[in-house]
Amino acid sequence: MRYRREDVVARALEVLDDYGLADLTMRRLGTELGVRPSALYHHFANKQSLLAAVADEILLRGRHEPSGAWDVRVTGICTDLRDSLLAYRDGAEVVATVWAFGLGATQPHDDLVAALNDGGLGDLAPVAARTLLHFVYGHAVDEQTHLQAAAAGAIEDDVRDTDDFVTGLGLIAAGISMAKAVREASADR
Amino acid sequence: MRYRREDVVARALEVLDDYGLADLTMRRLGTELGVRPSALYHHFANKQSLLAAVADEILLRGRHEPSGAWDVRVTGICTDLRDSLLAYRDGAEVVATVWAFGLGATQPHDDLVAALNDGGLGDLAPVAARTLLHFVYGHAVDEQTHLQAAAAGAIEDDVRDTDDFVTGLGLIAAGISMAKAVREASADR
DNA sequence: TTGGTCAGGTGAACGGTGTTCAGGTTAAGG
DNA sequence: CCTTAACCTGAACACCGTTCACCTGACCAA
Repeated sequence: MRYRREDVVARALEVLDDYGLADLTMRRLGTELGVRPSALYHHFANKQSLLAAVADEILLRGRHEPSGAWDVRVTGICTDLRDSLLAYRDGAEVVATVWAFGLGATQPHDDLVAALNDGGLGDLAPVAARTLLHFVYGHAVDEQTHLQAAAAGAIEDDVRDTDDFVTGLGLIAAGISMAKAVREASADR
Repeated sequence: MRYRREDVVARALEVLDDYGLADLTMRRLGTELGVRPSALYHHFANKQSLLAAVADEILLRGRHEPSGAWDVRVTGICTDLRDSLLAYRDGAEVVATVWAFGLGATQPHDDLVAALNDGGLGDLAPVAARTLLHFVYGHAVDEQTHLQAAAAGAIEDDVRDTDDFVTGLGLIAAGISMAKAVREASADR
């Protein structure tokens, strides 16, 4: 059995979801494919590249084309992103890391900047986009960490996190619309 | 030469600042102290505990007692926290990880919740505190990552990041004060 | 049909990692 | 002085990512 790049990514995603990021090792993935670890280096230069491809695949599978007014689009992108991250075990950690290292996972950022530009945020758009991303990634990583800690031990309320996400996102959204108002008031002058 | 727990933490902080988190290994730290790696396990149960102590030390060294009105206190805690994280190489990554895993670094969170409670945020205080922390940690990690990438290669503008931090923080602060206003309006009814 | 090409895979090694554990050593206190 | 407890050694264990010379089999042009 010979594999292509996309086959390896798909299998890596299964290993990630079944055993977690800590167990997504080149040896483990190789074993899962019935192949020596060194064979994986014919498809990816290193493990980071593999993870970058995994992150992009996670985002691709959960992607919804943004639509609607700019502000509902902004919150829509964020909630869809959160859903994508939570769809796979340790998905948030993987995507956040890849994005932080600048190796991929640029789609959410680009979508947010586009929506914010349509909203007339101007040069505030990049800052606002990154602020939103920091929140979504941070919250999702937290949620997934505690969710995994709860899997072995105490039972946590799972609904609380969704409420927290919505209100936290609302907080930032309110700040953005206020900044937009200030910006337009000074432009009228 | 025999060491105490705090000696090991202090030396670990030096190793971190001089060589980065990736090179802060039990063997490296042991060598630096003139001691076998196994000796470190008489002071810490595992590496995570060591890192937790390092994170707390970073926060302790940069700590300013919060004072003033609740809103200036909130932004003050955040900017002081950022300064603490940036004071040591990879400091943001270390503290953020320790906090995410719930192993320590709780001081900033506690201070923020206290300040927000004084501001009358009520049950919104915890959500707002975590939202602020996600931003500060995310931004600081980003900044430190790019700063280290710039150290080997292209020259980046360093002032940009501080401006970004201030405006991003202002965005969230605006959202919080708006939420407070809404909250008080509905309480008057 | 033949022969060459090359993506994909092998097997073994290299230098690292965190961690454990039985036993030795040293400083401090009654 | 002697005991006790804290500290440390030395060696091992089971992993990790990565490299490299070599093999193999499918495909395609002549």
